[in-house]
Amino acid sequence: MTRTTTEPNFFDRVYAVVRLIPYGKVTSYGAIAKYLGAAKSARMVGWAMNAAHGLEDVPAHRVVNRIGVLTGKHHFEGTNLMQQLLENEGIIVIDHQIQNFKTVFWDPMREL
DNA sequence: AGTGTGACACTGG
DNA sequence: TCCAGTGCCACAC
Repeated sequence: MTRTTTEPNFFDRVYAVVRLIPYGKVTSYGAIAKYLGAAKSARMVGWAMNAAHGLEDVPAHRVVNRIGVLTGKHHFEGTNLMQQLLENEGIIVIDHQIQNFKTVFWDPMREL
């Protein structure tokens, strides 16, 4: 890997993990960041999602913060689009807050 | 080359 | 227990 400066290796890793999120499950930015070895860069994961926002293979709606709040829903097209997608997968979301978050939480570190 | 920013996470009061 | 402030790394300008 020549690791060219214009090659978002880190972002690509994020997309890979998000893409692995099973149906009806969600994860947190910190979990992904930690899995990538940069737990302190959880914010960077969010930024990566910002770029992934235009990619269909990256279900960003399955990624929320550690408390299970759809913080990034504001970045989606609609206002309740993210919530609709999650509810469509069987995840209950009330007021941007995922119910039974721990139940639907998918830890890449544990699963992978 | 340096500065600013960001969809978070953690600690302290 | 809850609220607020700080730290952090990587990308974009």
